[in-house]
Amino acid sequence: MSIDPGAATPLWRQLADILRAQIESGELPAGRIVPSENTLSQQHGLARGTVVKALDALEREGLVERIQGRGTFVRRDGRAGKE
Amino acid sequence: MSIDPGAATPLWRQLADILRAQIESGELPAGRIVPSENTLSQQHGLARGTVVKALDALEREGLVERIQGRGTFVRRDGRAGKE
DNA sequence: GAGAATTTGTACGTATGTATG
DNA sequence: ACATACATACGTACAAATTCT
Repeated sequence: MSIDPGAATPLWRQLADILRAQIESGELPAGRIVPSENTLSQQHGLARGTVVKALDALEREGLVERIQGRGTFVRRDGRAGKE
Repeated sequence: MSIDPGAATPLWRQLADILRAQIESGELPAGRIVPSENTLSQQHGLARGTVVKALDALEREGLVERIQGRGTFVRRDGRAGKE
């Protein structure tokens, strides 16, 4: 799975989808994760702002939790927030 | 009500709070509204990105609806989305 | 405790694309 | 064709919180 700049889907959503898939598949286990924003931006060739937007989306979905100074973590059941 | 750059509250949240208050007070009636992103950014002395973040927050709260090419509108009951 | 390094948070500015009127 | 308005994406800078040395 990788980013396709030519696709109709926005880049930030493509990244969010990739990370969501990795979480749901267990590749990114509950507890902690998601390489830092800088790492993600380098790995996928995206601006940091774009990475942030993807992570914000995942946080709103309740999949991850972002903590300033620490990092971004996968929530334990993958849906702790709501719904 | 105006923006205070020195406050602890982020600028985008201050703007969102101002707009929310205007909506709930009826100053911004249901139907249509919110001066354009450009207008808001000039009126409050904020970057457009900051205005967008405020409007995104209000949209997530279900207070407004943003339509590309048209504008940002106040939702009818002020809480149509969720909860 | 001091200081550096890391990581997320906020804010700015700019450019281009897409949709509407 | 043109103007307006939101959408996406880039790059930069500094602040704030945490962790490590």
